[in-house]
Amino acid sequence: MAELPDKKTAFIDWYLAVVEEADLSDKRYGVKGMNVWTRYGFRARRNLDHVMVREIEATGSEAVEFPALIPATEFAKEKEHIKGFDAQVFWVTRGGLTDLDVPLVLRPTSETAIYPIFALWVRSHRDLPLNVYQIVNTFRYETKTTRPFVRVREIHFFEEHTCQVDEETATARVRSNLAAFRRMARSFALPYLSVRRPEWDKFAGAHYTIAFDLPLAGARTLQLGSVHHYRDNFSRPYGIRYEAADGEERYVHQTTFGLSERLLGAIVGAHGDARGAVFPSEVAPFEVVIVPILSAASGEAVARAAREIADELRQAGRRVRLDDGDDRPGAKFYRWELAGVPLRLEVGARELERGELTGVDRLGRKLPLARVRLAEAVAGALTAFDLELGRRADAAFREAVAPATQLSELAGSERVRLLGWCGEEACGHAIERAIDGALLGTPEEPLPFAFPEPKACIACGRTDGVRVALAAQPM
RNA sequence: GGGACUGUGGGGUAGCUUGGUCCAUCCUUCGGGGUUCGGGACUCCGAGACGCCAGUUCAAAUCUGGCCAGUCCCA
Repeated sequence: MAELPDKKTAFIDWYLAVVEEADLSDKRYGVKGMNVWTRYGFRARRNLDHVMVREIEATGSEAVEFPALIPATEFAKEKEHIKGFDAQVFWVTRGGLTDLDVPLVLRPTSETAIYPIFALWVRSHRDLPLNVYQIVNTFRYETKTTRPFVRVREIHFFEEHTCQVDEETATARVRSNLAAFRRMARSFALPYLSVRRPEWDKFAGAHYTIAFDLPLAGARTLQLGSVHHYRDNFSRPYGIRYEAADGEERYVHQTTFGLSERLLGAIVGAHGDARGAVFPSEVAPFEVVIVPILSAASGEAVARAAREIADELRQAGRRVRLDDGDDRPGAKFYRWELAGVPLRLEVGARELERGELTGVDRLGRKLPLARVRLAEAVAGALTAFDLELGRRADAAFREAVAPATQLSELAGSERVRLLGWCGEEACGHAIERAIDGALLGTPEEPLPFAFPEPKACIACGRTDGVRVALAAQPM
């Protein structure tokens, strides 16, 4: 098997090779940006979804599912929203042989599908808060180059939509979402920046947008998801009103929280190395792979022991793959490292003799695991693996962000830049031109490391009203 | 939206300029047999491709046009 391209100098090539060779996605389907979920990739996706569902439901949100097609008339009700999405929607204009009177939009996101129904569901303050989410496919007509998981036309999308009694309560919901994402990100071992987007880059129709950005490869960042406060921007056109306790009719304030399969791309991109993917155990399609080391003399006993061990671990709830194929052990090691399995257990004559298995985690750390009470030892090894994976990702994260005080430092920057910004749009665009990227915005949550407080706007030099901002090249 | 380029077995490629020497090269992959098995085994046998449609021509992977798919640059 060929060597992978170098992650540092040829990140995209490396990423595509890992996705392909680890068999996470099959991109040979004949429509741009619409890829096939393979068996292996689907397992990872399901585990990812499981974490999202667990954390959002812990906050009281409930699952729903709305239709994929939206009447053009509903889609057009919120002016900013349609302006933002018009150029990237797929249209259904014909049914059978008949042109439709009202064309249908294939949802690029579901506000306009959900809100007419919210207007029916919400009548009293007793109906609030309304917190629901769905995990569905959404469609966007991407014209740029598509990449598996990262930029696709059919998106595996998690979206929470909520209605709150007022702006303040909606703000609290935003904070709750930020906390939920923090917990999810811990499961994925992903460090990130949570950033309030500048006015010109907020979600179409939002009052404000907070996005999660992951530094990847040089100055490039990947947006992992976003939380939006809509105020009553949508509830007014869609008529989502309630009667308050005092008898007055009021419009709800709304929030949304969106995530996607892009998280899978982020996990591959952030944790992967020269040998391939590295999955945190909660996302890993298989947490453990067992490789029997056979020989003419002990083959039978070893094969039996390997099967017993696999059964035992499965009964303990672990996702286990027993690789009893005909390849030699070395070939299996390479394949499962490429596939990102967190822990490999080697079982051979030596192990049976000692009553101790050879464990090697995906970070290359070797650890002996006693055969008795193996499930406990494996659980411990996986926990230690996740911690170390997180530590390494955190270290890379700190390395990826650096302050800048001169516009000239931004050109060709190999880091995400922390800088001073006066808040003026003109200065924001000057910064974007300088870094050939975007002003991500201002940190919404404290950054996890110390940095010198900027004294002046990097673009105009003004010293009053200066805030910290981040600039990068979003992928 | 504008421009440039590309399309050869499952993956990566040679061949294309100058049509014939190509029932298409090499690596990998896949199926079967045997010997193996503690970091990508060896060996024998076998399988698999010129994106699609039309045109030019005695002859097309190679030239022309359209379509489809993809890549890059610019807006």
